[in-house]
Amino acid sequence: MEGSSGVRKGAWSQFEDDLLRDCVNLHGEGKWHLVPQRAGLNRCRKSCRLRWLNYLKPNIKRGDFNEDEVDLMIRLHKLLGNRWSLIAGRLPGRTSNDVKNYWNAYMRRKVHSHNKDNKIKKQETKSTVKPHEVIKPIPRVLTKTSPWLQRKFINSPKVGVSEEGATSSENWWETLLADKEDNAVFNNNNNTCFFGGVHGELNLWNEELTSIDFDFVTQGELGGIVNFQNP
DNA sequence: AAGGATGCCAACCGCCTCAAG
DNA sequence: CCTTGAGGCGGTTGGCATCCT
Repeated sequence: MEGSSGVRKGAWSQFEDDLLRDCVNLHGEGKWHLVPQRAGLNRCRKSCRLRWLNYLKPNIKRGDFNEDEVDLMIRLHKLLGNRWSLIAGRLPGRTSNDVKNYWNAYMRRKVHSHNKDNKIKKQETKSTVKPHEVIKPIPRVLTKTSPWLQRKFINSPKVGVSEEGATSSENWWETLLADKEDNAVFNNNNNTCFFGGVHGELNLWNEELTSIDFDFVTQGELGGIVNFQNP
């Protein structure tokens, strides 16, 4: 099976897997454009990268998602939307493809069962169903004097541990979404939202965002305006 | 038992971002 | 600044397995 450009497509053979694994073990991840040549594979760079990330990479977890993983996935999806790579990043051993596939299957099942339920409910009473609300990261502008920027965590790249030590990297997910609704103040006029802290300071999704890897934040997910690097 | 329907998963495609020249 | 190419992402598809009628 070959594409128009002469590169092989379709399912990977055991032999190809071995070649790719050896190549990555030898040269490391990255430089995917060199991988087909190095490994002696008649595959495009993207295909090699995908095969490695989704299948060959060590520590990839196979099999069903457990209850905790599903719960976390649902919470993260509510927070992030279809940002599969970000969600997968918080599910050790799971790939974005896994998460995406699982979610699609999960949603199909949900819709299916929902339709079933609806048929039954319709016979009983008229029900109003709220569509699933996805909370997406919202761009915001922070001034230099913003209290949020004054906080200590600005200088620490890993912010799983807050000043008060209330949120650790181990249990950050336990509080995910726990109090956002309570403290959220949305401003629909300029697409900003803030979250009030205990002492009245701007806590800006304290539990959630400070728990999510900061490279996520600095990559512009919150507007790309905030620079967390030291000058 | 047969064949159509459905589910699942690996892989592909097209687009976007970013850095280098 | 513009162009180009690599890396990365999310959406979609194809094919195999399983289930259902």
